[in-house]
Amino acid sequence: MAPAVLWFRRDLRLADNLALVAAAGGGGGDGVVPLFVLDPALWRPSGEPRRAFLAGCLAALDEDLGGTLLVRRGDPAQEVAAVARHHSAEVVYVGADFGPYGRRRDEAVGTALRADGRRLVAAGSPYAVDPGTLENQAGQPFKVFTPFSKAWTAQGWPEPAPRPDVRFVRDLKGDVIPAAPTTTATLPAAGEAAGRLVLDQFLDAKVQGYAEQRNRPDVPGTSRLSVHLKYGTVHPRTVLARLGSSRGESTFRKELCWREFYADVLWNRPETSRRAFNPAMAGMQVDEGPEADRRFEAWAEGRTGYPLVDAGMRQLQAEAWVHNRVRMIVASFLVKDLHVDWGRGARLFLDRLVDGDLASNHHGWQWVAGTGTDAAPYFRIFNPVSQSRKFDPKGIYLATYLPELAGLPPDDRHEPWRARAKGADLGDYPEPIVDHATEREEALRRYAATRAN
DNA sequence: TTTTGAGTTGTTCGA
DNA sequence: GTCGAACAACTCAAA
Repeated sequence: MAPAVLWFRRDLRLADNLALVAAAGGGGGDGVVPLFVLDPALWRPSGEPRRAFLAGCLAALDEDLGGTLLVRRGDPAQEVAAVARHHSAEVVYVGADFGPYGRRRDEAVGTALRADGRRLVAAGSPYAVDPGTLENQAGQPFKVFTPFSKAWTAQGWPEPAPRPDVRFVRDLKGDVIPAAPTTTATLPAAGEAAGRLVLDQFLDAKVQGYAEQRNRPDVPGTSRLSVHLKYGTVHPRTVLARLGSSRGESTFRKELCWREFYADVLWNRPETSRRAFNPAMAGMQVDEGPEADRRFEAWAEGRTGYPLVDAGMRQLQAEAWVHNRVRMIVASFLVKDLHVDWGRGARLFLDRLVDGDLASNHHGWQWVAGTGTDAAPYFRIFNPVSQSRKFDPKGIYLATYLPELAGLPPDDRHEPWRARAKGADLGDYPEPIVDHATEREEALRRYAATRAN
């Protein structure tokens, strides 16, 4: 008998891993060959935080596998086929990938394997309910979150799968596990054990207050699980099995459902990673050219003169992560105050975030921009000052990321231009690059013009 | 087929 | 300071 190959992608764990369970059952009696392929199409000179986290996950996985993880660098179709051929493995097991690139890649790998008389078998996915599974009574994909969430809950999901007892084998020489690229951001600990710890801490200390605390960037009230869900060091099934029915737990379950909703939307409409989900909104007037570029740069560097926006963008640089509410606020500012196309902001987020996920990121941006599913009403425009006062009342988050403002009395941090007018020294902290009230009116005008067409 | 109810996350204004 | 209404109309989902 021949061993089975288990090709890891974004499921870098051994617990609750359906592809591993399937590999153990199919040929795994003769061992499982754990493989990871460094795909040059994904391992590019950008997205340093994500690559650094991935490198950490691979090192941790290799350790959990007793040093047997086989890493190969190259085209997945060639590398996977070569490894399967070497081991005479009939089947290569994977967790399904539902992203636009992953679909094409897996198609090519499956073709290469079949040409060799072998098969690519998908078992499980990064989701509790696979994208493309749920449809409304008309047989169509859902376009609105709430009906989707009802169907999602009704569909249910299996209990977490126990880790099977298999022998991992490796006799091929591979490439070394890549070193983490240098990044100035302080990143979370990588790997399955780190993910389990984050989940334990969330359930022990934070989930009961989650419904209220999750909106507060000044307190650690969110789960911090996004990066682990992205790389599969924690599976949502594992999380869902541990959630009860309290208010905080129900609120968090809904957030997990949003992740699955957006994955489903992207599966059904893969072109929406580049284009508006709602074509009627694609014609919105956006600013381009040197002045728009300067404003985009100021936004990206955290130098807009609006403290909550700048604090968010500097948190992005410092930690490769931003609190969810602040993500909405900085996104709203770029799209509605600076009138820049949502795609530019979405791409920058994906490049800089350690938890950057195409479906959640781009559809979150589309929601803010009003081009997506359940689009925000056009008149819903975040006021960066009132959001700051409401969700960071003592200016603690502002002071953490904006040292120029840390010396101000807490209340003055929300509107530093007032403190400066009174003579306070803010160093080189900029004046607001635009006037929010003016740009809000401009955004409303553009939405009205789009609707009229 | 037609109808009905509903739709993540907000802001402003005026009483 | 607090509260409710207005902001517009459209699409989706389901009965």
